[in-house]
Amino acid sequence: MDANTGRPRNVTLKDVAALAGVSIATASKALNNRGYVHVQTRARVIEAAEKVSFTPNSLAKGLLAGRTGTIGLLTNDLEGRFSIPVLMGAEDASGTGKMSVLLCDARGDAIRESYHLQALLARRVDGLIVVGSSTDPRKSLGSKLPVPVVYAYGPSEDPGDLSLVPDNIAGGFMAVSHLLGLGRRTIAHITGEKGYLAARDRAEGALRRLDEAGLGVAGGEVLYGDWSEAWGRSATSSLLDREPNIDAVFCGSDQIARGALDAIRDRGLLVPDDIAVIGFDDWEVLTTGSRPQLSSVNMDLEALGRHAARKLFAAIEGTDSSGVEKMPCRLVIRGSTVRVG
Amino acid sequence: MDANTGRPRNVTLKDVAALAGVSIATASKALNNRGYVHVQTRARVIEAAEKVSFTPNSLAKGLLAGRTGTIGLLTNDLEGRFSIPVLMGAEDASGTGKMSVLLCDARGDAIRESYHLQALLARRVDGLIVVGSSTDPRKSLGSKLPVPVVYAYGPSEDPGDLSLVPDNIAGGFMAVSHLLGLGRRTIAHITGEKGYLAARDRAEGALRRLDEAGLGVAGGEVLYGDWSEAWGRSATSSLLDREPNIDAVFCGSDQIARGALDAIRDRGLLVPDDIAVIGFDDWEVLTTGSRPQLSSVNMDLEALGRHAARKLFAAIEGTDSSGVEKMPCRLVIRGSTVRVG
DNA sequence: TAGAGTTCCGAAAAGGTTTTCCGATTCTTG
DNA sequence: CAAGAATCGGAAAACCTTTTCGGAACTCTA
Repeated sequence: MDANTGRPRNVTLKDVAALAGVSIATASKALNNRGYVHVQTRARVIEAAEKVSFTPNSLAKGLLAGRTGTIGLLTNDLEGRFSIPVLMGAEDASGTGKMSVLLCDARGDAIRESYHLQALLARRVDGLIVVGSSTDPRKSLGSKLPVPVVYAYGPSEDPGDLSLVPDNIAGGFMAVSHLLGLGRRTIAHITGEKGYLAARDRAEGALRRLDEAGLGVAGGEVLYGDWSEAWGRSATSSLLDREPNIDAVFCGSDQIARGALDAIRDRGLLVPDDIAVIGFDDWEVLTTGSRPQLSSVNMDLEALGRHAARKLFAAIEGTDSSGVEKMPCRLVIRGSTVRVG
Repeated sequence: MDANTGRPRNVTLKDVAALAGVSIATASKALNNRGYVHVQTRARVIEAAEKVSFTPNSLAKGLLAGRTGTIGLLTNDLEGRFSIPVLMGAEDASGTGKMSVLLCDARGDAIRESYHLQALLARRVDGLIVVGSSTDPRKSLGSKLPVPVVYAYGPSEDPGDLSLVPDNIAGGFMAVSHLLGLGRRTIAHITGEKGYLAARDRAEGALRRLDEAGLGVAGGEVLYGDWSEAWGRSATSSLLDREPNIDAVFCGSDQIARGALDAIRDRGLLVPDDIAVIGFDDWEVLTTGSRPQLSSVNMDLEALGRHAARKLFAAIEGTDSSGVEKMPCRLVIRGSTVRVG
């Protein structure tokens, strides 16, 4: 018990050793099953350790081993849409409590990012995962860092770094494949800002699949706008004015898809009977609340996070890789493309 | 450069000292502005440190100082709805890079939580913030921990702990006040599961305010259900069947409110002209996408997080407090209660 | 019984930093 | 010029753990 704070003092190996009547070295060996230590002595030490609930100081261990069992997660993704699944995946990949994660949000500010980076390196993290806020390539942290880095979601500009990104092209391809499989032939694509690589990639995949089917995109072109429900509504509405025979809409995000559903409903048309709608992101709060529930493309960020963590651990062990790896998306089918019940 | 990994070795104070031609002690003093060291010597040391981009090893520092500059954030809140704002607030309160946060998600599993707790204590965090997934009280981590703990969002069962929770009663009160201020008199309340304290508290605040105005809740009772859009739709729909003269609906969550907006729209009624709707949570993706945009009560979790961090830092410094502190909510007015130009 | 082999335990170093203490130099003053 | 004060730099301890190395005690064999 510490006199100043009234809180119990952290117990050290020395305390355990004293209680068990052995030296510090013996206590350490007893607890770690290392070297020769008499079975009775070991039992005595373990009992003593449990009695005072000894927890070895990771700092000291890390200092000695040159490994801290800590990784840094550096993100720019304010609301945590992307970082949290990645964090979860990383935690899964290592086993609970084995590896700890220091989470820093740079909030899109380079200065703040470099401060955080500094702090993480000072804490001697074993490695870093950098999560982007979009799939557009970002500046590399550089190759002269003392620890390995994996870029997740948003890739690094430097091909010498290892980046894991969702395969948006395949995602768009997959969404349109699904619609074609349902017999739809007049398929429009409404998506977000053209400045986003994610938007362009999803469109590319969609167009490629349409092309394979000998079709063009309904409405004559991909409709770029912003990532909002309002855009989804207005784009869908004016699209239906121009092309009343549309039978499917692939939306670049679930928000846009929600807007599309609303606009279609306003016309008195039925989803999916008259028009099938599919979104992108599979953001649960949006997809399961709508009428009907929204089919969507899930980027499986948790799997991406797991993979990122595994790659990072491998790099920490010495076998690092580089280049951009595209991770597959997953189709989640709900009532907006296939009538249920 | 480390021969094994090809990555630069971490540079230590010894390297700096050698480069500057001084002892380790002098180098330390020079860099920390401590003790007597000649101005030229200091300059030489600083130059050397910059040249090799020296970063002091936080582990060593922490080991010595008994302070790591790290806090643990222990959460059960899967999607990070609540933890992320709290994390941001905590980061704000300490200044970027000064304090680092170890984030652990126990996913509602007590075993996992205790593992994480163990790991955090082993890493010698200076303090802990525990974020609940609901405002229902949770088991205390106990008072015999070697570090201070602050409970955020979900309070501890033990009044000896310090808990910071959003003031849901005041939030409900505030929402109804707003509606009354708009001249509405027939106000219904549709909310989530009665098992949630948050739902009961918001209802209590609403009823209290109605009572002050000499009114009862429209429909005769608070409508408990679940936190979904579907419930919002069905509850609103049947409510309008029974009580067609409703002029406002206070919803216990933004999802429920979205459902209410849809149901009202389906009837051909106008929001806010015929019926005003206000939600709770101010979840941006839901409030700004709707037609019209949704007024809501914001729990200001970032402020709560800042406050939690400040309280934690105070406790670390030795002045800890206890009890449950209720943090005020904030009204965010949008088009669903007040028609905008 | 001597020697060899086993089994057990402890002293000490290492990891990187800060801080205290002390010796050494320079400067001031009588 | 000598004594004292002021200024500077370095040695060493401390934080806590793991690991290596060597010493001590014991058992077994010849």
